[in-house]
Amino acid sequence: MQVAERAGVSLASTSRALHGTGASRTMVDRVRAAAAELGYSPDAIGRSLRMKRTFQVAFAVADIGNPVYVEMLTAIHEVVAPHGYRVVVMSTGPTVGTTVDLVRSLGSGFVDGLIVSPLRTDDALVEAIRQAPVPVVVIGRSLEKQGIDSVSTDSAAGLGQAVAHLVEIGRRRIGFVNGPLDTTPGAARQRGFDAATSAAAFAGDHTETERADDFTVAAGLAAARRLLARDPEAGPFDAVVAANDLLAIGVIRAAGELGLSVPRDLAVTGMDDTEIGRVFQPSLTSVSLGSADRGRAAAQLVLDRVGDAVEPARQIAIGPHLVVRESTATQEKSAR
Amino acid sequence: MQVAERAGVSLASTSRALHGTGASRTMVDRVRAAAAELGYSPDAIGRSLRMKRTFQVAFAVADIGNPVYVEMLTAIHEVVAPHGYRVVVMSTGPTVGTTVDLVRSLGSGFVDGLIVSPLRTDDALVEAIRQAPVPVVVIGRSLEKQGIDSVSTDSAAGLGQAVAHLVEIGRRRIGFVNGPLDTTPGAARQRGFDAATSAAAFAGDHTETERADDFTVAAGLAAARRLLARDPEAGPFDAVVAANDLLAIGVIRAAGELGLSVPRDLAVTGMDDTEIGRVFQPSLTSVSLGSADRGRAAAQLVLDRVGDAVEPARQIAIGPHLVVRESTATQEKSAR
DNA sequence: CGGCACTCTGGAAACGTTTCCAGAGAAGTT
DNA sequence: AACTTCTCTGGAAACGTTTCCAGAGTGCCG
Repeated sequence: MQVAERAGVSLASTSRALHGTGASRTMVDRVRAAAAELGYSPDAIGRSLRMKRTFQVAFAVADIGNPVYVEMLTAIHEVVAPHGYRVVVMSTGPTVGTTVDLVRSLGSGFVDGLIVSPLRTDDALVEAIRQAPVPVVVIGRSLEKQGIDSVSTDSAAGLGQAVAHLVEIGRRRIGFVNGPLDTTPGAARQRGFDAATSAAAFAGDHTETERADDFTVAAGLAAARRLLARDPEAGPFDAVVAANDLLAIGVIRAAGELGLSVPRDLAVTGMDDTEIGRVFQPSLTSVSLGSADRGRAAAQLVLDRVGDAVEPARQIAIGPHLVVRESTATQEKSAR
Repeated sequence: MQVAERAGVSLASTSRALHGTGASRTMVDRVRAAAAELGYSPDAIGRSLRMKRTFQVAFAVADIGNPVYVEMLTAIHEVVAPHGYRVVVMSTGPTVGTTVDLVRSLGSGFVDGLIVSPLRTDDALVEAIRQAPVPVVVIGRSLEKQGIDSVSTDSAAGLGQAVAHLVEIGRRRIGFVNGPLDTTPGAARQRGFDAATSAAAFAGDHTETERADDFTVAAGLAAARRLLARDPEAGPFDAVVAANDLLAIGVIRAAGELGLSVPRDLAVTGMDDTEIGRVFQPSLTSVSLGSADRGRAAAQLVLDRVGDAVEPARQIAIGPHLVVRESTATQEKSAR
């Protein structure tokens, strides 16, 4: 700031002039001129120290390469940037332990809030989040009882929609390729599949689940090979529900290897409604979980919190909805 | 820090003890114990103010949704995180003007360095970067003459590799779907295509270029429709080079609409070697520009600079290399 | 014309670190 | 035993801002 004393006024006045609060016209003009002349812009660190605000929020996920998280990141950035906030990208690491470390590190106050989407959650993490010195919003499962702000989606219900759709187009022998069961999404989607296929209204003949090692195309391919090789007595599978668009693509590739046509011989559904699924051939029927919407909602929640602490923890639920595309088209049309 | 005076020692000693520099064992133990008891972790802002280091680097691109940039981001994070650095994601905005603003905003010192990959560059931007108060590394074209650290790749040569490959597998009528010419990559790739197809060694019959509005699948689809509709007298195109994997996917979709089989009727190459191209059906022959490598190199460059200013500007070039996959396979094998 | 309210300005403190400096004590050397 | 060297500690300054507080000047009202 000493530089801006070129205007011949005090630091206090300089600060006021640059913020336009309680300074005279002439003062403002003078300081602005001096600042422009020197190409001065106020130091973010000094400002943060004084204001106890970093104007930064962190977004932490296990794998930033996953398109779902990229969509969230984009949405978060869009929401907070106009408020002068920056986004810091962090990695939760693979285990829940490193996630806890991350939350604890918030104590050093390098961000004003955190949006985190943990693959796995345990009591220690919940406790750490509750103790956190800055607002934390969890994207994933609802943590209402724990008193933590969260943005969730009913992916179990979403899976139900996929199953219902397949039944509706006449598929009866439905396989399920899920990811690891010890993850939050894996567990929820298994619940959804089991519920949908054991419901009284379920009109399918046969169902079976195969578990992929993670939520990638390669794992989906391997799992689908195993699943399709099983070939139940009731007859070959005529549909596969995948827990994820990437897994679904793996399934389609496995079908190709066996000479099966999608969707004629095998209808396939994904989940997350990602760009990659939209442009794939055949384009993927997928359950949208509103990734961008969830990102936006979480960002808004964090912003509200740093503004001032509204008392009760808030929950926002984004409804899943099915988007039908070529991979479950009833008559094979332009789907090559 | 006053909290850690619970140990009954001075601030100075506390700081030393926590950093393990020049403090006695007993002092260290005592302070560590007190710190652990209070769950204290040093304030990042105070520390930054004093040390004139934020331990943050920014990564700025036009569109963080682009898989290439995601790969770079991941690589950058991997390199800098072990050094205690955080990554701030920023948007350059669509125009070169907003990019200049971004670079200027570095004056407020919220970050120790910037990695930027601008779609377009002009003199004002070069000048702003040269004046920047913190190290800036440009990913894109080489800025050696301008005295700016940069990580580049010879995408023109990469395009040449794609053309050479197509000629080698016997394709003679080659179309080119490029993105906007006023972007750095668009211009370079056009140069590459023109050079490759006008070279004495070029054995093709006919070439033609169609320009997409941007580097997306939708734009590639539209451009490919136009291109393939042109159908030169020499005979229909038997290969298309796309400036980008996303454009290439658009081309394949357009081919599908016309009932053309890829690669039998039409061989297609992309560029960037993205995940989406790898898992697509048919998997995409693509020129890798080493996105992750470029990210890593840029991160290392920035880290070196903040360490201490090595004098001359440095240039790192990552060689392009072709990865052949199904979309140009000579005999249609397992390609579905 | 005196007092009061109001607007504007400058001084100073505070935010939480790190590091320079000096001093105290211990240990080693002649 | 005296001096030097070394290790360790505490005081204090500095980083750059914002904001509280008090004071100065001006205008308005009685």
